[in-house]
Amino acid sequence: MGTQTVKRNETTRRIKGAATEVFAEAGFAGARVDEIARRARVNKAMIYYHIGDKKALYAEALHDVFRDMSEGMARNIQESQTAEEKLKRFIHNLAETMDQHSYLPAIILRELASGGQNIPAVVIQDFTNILNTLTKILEEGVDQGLFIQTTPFVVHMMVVGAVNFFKASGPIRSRHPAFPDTVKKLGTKVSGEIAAEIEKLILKAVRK
Amino acid sequence: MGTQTVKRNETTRRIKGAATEVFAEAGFAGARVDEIARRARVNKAMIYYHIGDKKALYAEALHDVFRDMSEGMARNIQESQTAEEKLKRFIHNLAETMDQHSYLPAIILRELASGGQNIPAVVIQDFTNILNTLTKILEEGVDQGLFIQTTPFVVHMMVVGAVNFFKASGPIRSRHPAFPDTVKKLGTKVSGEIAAEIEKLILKAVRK
Amino acid sequence: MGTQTVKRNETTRRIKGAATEVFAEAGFAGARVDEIARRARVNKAMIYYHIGDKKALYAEALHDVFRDMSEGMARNIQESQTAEEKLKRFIHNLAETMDQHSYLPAIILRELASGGQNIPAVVIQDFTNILNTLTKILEEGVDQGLFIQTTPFVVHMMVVGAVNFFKASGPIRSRHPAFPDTVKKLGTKVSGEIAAEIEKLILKAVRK
Amino acid sequence: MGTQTVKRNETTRRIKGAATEVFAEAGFAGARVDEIARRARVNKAMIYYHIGDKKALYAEALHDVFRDMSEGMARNIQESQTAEEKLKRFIHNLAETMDQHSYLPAIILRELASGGQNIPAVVIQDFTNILNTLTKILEEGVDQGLFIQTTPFVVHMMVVGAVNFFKASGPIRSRHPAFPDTVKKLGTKVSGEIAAEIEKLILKAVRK
DNA sequence: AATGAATGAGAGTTCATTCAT
DNA sequence: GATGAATGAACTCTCATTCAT
Repeated sequence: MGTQTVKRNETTRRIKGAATEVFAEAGFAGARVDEIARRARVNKAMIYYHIGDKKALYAEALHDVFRDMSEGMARNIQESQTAEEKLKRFIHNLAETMDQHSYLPAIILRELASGGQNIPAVVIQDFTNILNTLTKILEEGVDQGLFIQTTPFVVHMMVVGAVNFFKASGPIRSRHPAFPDTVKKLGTKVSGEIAAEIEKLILKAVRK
Repeated sequence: MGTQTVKRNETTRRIKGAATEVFAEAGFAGARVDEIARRARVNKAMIYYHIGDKKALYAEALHDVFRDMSEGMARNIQESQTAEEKLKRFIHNLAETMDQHSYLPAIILRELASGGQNIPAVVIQDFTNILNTLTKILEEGVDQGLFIQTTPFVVHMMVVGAVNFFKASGPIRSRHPAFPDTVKKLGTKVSGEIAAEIEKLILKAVRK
Repeated sequence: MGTQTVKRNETTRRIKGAATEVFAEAGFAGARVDEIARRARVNKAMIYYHIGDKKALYAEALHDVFRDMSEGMARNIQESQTAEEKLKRFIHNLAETMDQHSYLPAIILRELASGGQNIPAVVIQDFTNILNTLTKILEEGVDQGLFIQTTPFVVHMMVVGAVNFFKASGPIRSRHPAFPDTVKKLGTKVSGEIAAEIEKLILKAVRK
Repeated sequence: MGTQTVKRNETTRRIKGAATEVFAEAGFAGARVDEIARRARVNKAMIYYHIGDKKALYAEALHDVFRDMSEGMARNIQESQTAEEKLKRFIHNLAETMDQHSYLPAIILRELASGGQNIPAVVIQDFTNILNTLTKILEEGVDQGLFIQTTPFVVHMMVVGAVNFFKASGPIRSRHPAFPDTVKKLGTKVSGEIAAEIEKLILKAVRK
């Protein structure tokens, strides 16, 4: 039975992994169940046996991914003391997450674009958790006399928007000659220099 | 013959309008040619007769949309003098464009998500034009001793990312109870207060 | 437009005809939409275009068939005077209908077997109409002092059961050597001698 | 080893029982092997191990059922003396069998409807045995000067048709409001009053 | 230009059957 | 004997595209 369970876990893991990839590349409607099965090296019927139909598969894959993200984020922030330090951590953690799971920006963008029609409630929770984390940091900063008064949600949009747009625009930037060299030189990694620049700008914007 | 041409124009206009709507709502793969024909009140075969296949239709619709956008942007910026004034204009113009053509954010997000596979080169040009506009404003500001040194592309991502994320997240925010009231009160319009907040933050970030 | 309509009618007619055949042979679950399309010499998608899904197709086919049956029955009975004459007509008309539409017994048997799960209400009406017709004949006979008191529904089951069982058992009888020659000689036609025998027995049973 | 055999018997018995149920409800094509396994509380692969594929399972189930039926019938008839008494026994025995094994009418109807494609030869034998039993009774009656000359097969169809139609139509009658109350009051049991009515009519029909 | 009908290539899903343990 | 997992061939239904009129 132990073996069975291992096998099952291994199979569902492969399925969800492949699903995440394909959904990120093609979106829900564009994704093909055949393609997911192919990449998971699994018979297509196994997807229905282990998980369910395409919608259920999408929900499962999203949930896995965003749970990881919000949990990692929360864990990371707690380690620092000052609001400024926390804000920096927030930005860098976000950037690193997106570099490590490079399919995430595409999924996020697509879900926003479709008005979140396919997002399970549980994933929305993950989003608001992240938003709340940032909001608290900013309020803390205000209380400590370090930050100016802002609309936290707008700051959130700036940070998250910048990171995701940067990541998601990578392929276009590198493929199209129309983009200037200064842009091309930036590469596709967001953690590191880009995150540092975002950090610099955001901190300058909110600091008293 | 004049009548014919008028009729033709009217028909293609209706088709492209409907296509823009449907593509914005459902994405390329999710859009149905039948649905586009229905909304355009046109026989499905007419789409193929006047415009071509689904891909061609998508390209046409995108082109119309982004040409308008970049033209409007360019026209607007030139009117102001100082770099700071121009930067404000840039932000507000972008916000207004997105409010007026509310399908744009969804399309932009989706195209980014798919690595711009369907974007015609001409549209990429429109994008880089906008980027260049902002870059020049920022350089101008530096030259005039008003702005600090920044990576213009990152500033661009912050502005464009914030505006588009704000707009695109509207439906999710208003639908889901998980979002706090302070967020819900922001509404779905980006021009006006939201744009003012973005302007405030961006200017504070880049100002010397 | 006249031509279009003719074409449409012709196509839907062929589809329903083929559907009736295939459903009669294989039942709802056993019928294949591909097979129906093949026999109707029609592209499979046309079935969905003109009529709808498999269930809708089944309902349509059944309705066509049973409406014809009950209408023909009612029309035929009215022409005769005495209860005895009407009862004879009833039996013979039933027999002839089943000979002319030889797929009917199979469909009736199958629907009974499945508890009428797929029968549209409208078809049930057709059934009760026929039952009422027979009931009235028997009551009339009692009133006129010609028939004994009976349970009309049981008489109905005997007549309808006999005719349908005879017809439906035709293929088995002629295929299997185990049936005695006296049975094989009866053939597969129910109108004619078989109906006459049923008539003889039923009349002897109910006559005073 | 004895235990093994008992276990085996128990398992195959459960499988066949479940199969009979499911085939009666849904027919061959509509029946799901998964469902049969579920109802038999048995792993699906066990069905293949113990019995064979779906067709073999169907044949086995049918055979069990009809062997019981024909054996019980034969046993019962022999006990009586006069042709009239035997004919009564025949009818009542048939009715009781159908009440006790209420899945039988559905199976019989379906097999007739499909032209007996799945009936094993051995089951056909059972059928003809029953038919021969009735035929002999009727001939005996003629020889003894009690019955008129009839076509025994037609009498057979009347009896068997009436009983099976009555039983099989039970669910439809009780479910649909279109049936008159006099019909609804008859209930779903065929042995007892309904059988008595059939007996009365058949005897009146064949008696000299 | 316009229309309704037609086509064919998939897409998602189900299911009988088999395998490995 | 028994189990959960796996397989592959259908099957229903959809959709972009084209045809005939």
